[in-house]
Amino acid sequence: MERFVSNYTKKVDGKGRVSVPPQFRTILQRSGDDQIYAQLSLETHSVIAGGASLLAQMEARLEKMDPFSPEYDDWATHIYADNHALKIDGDGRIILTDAIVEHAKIKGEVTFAGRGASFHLWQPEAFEEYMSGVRSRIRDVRAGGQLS
Amino acid sequence: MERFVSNYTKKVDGKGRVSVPPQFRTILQRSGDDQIYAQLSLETHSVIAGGASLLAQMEARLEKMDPFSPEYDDWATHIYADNHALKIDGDGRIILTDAIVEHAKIKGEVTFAGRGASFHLWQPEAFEEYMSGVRSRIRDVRAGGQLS
DNA sequence: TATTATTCCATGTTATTCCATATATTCCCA
DNA sequence: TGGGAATATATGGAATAACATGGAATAATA
Repeated sequence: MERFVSNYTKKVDGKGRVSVPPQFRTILQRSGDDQIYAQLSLETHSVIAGGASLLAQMEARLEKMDPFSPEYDDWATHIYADNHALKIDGDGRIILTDAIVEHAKIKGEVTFAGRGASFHLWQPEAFEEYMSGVRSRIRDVRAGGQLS
Repeated sequence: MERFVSNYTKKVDGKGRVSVPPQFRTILQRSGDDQIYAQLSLETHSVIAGGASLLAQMEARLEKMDPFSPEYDDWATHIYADNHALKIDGDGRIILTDAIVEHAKIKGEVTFAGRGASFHLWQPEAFEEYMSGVRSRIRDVRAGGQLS
């Protein structure tokens, strides 16, 4: 399975349109996706996005829960109601919904950040801040060790 | 498995193009790689590079972690978002991304340094400095011992 | 019919591929 | 073992293709 790698920053026009990085677009096309499922993150001001397989993955998690528990209800609601399906148009663009723009505080530019089976959408500066946090936390844990 | 050995310094042209040392290119070709995965190092101003097996190796490490832990999130983010896939063109060249050039402070030349299953990219002088540090640290530890 | 959304198109820009030449390396044979 | 030819590599530039981006036209909706 192809993975979403690297990060790309794109402009958002007045209508909320953004062109999906061609590297990501190609992966989506090859897996037969003509739309992106975008879910508001509960941890950060970012959006978790991917093709149909991402939604399937979240549904698989739902399956493991007791369908009569309140946790199931919450999770199911979050999975579906906090999820925005963004159609990829003929020019390879998507239109960000108001909910996404607000949640991620997007204004003029968005960063698409690879995350393997999915990718995340960030306001560029927020992404940079998040990345420096990630990097320093990893450095702290592996103090001294070399990666390869 | 073939290993990346020795170090080679190559010119970077105005478009950020560098030709991959043929010794390394051959190894990549033989393992079926038509692109290089290049990850920003957290320890130094260098870039860790290799073929698909390098990424697989990092993913294997990810697999062993608890997928719902914050450590997993950090590691996965670093592995994928800090990773740049560089396609090898018909002339055996790659194009360095801005992120790589900035991180490694590359300017006109890059050094490809073998590291066994992977290789590292350095700004030539930074590589030399790093190497003398490496050599003297080893000398200090093994004071007196001969290599072979 | 007014408003909003979607599709279509035009164009400048960027990226990629292709090509040409100079240089280096290898191989072969005298 | 020393040419010398054939092959491979490095490197810059040109040609081509892909992409980004804004706006207009069309369709859908209220």
